[in-house]
Amino acid sequence: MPRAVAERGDVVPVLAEVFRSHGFDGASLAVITEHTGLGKGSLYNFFPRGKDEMAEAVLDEVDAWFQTAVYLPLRGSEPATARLERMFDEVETYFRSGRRICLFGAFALGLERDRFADRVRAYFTDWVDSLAGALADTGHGRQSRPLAEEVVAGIQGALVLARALDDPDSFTRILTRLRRSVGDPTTSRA
Amino acid sequence: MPRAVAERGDVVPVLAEVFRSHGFDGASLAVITEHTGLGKGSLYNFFPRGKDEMAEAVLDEVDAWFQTAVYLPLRGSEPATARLERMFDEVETYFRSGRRICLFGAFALGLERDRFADRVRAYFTDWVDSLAGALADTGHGRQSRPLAEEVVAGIQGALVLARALDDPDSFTRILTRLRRSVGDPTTSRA
DNA sequence: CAGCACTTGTACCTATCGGTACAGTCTGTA
DNA sequence: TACAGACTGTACCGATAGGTACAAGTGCTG
Repeated sequence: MPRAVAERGDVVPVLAEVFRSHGFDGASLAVITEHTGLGKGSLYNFFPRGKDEMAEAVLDEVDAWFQTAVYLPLRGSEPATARLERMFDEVETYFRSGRRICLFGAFALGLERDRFADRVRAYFTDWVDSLAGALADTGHGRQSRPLAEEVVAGIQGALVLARALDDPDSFTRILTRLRRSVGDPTTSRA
Repeated sequence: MPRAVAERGDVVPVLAEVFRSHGFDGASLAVITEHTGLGKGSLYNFFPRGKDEMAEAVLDEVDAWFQTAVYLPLRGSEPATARLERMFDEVETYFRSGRRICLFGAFALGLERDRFADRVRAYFTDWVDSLAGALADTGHGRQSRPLAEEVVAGIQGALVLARALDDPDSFTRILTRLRRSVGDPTTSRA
């Protein structure tokens, strides 16, 4: 049997796109085989526990990306306003200006939530926590945490709306407004 | 065969809860039969086109509810601020303070979007449109439409977050902030 | 009470699901 | 070059999916 070029690490991003476009249930092994070019043999060699393990690997990779590209910088030592700007920039790029879905968000709404509840919760708590810290540094005081919740929810909702309306621009518009809402603490009502 | 008590109209709300708790794919006919008490014979008698028709009936009913309880009042003749308050009240009640999912939002993120794209888009455009109108009446001017988008997205995102964190209170907190953000046009930056 | 349209449970269909078994094949190491 | 272990395609498994067919039953109308 000819050996496939891919390693396990190379497969995970492909799996991510498959889960994004087909959902967890919709991503049958046939579909996964087709998109990855790997047969069941290879897939179960890389992911012995099957689809669950594939999804876990995908979520772990996405989470790791957000940790390094978003959460860690949010807690960094740069000026707080720059950290916030950076978060919005990274988020806008990652979600392809609204053309790409957040797997954690999708899993939260679907019944996959039960299966991956810990990972889903961790992803969002980390986001809210790190963002709240940066907001506190810009002087939002007691409003930092609720404002962080509002912003994270706003981003997730913007993804829902952009996809529902099939209008990626609405994602960008909403993100622009969210940027401004964290910019000036004096407009953050108590 | 004993005749079941239910009529088609009585089944739709049950179907809605089944789709909410199991998703569209996850709601197998076995599950539907179990929750509705109706066998395949009855189900296909009421919904000849099967699951697709069931989902359409559910979406239509939810949409109709929002039309009468939310969108129509938003366009009404009451004072604009009262109309906005009413929207938030109805939304908070309908979504059980974050314990209940928005089927349209869930369908938008899942691949059910493709199948029900028209209904999903209509639901959100109606919401944004009617809300933008009310916001214009409270003096938000050119910011009415983008603000309406932000609010609708905020509500949807709040549902995602509440479910992800398994914390319905976060939904209520975010809604409270959104209420305030539409209250005072002077804080709506241009 | 006869007839009829509407309901309903059951049996059955094919397709596909996730997963397993395993015999082959390749490649790094000695 | 020989062996070990990682890799891969294929055949196969039981379970279940959505959907169809239909006979049996029900209650309204005349």
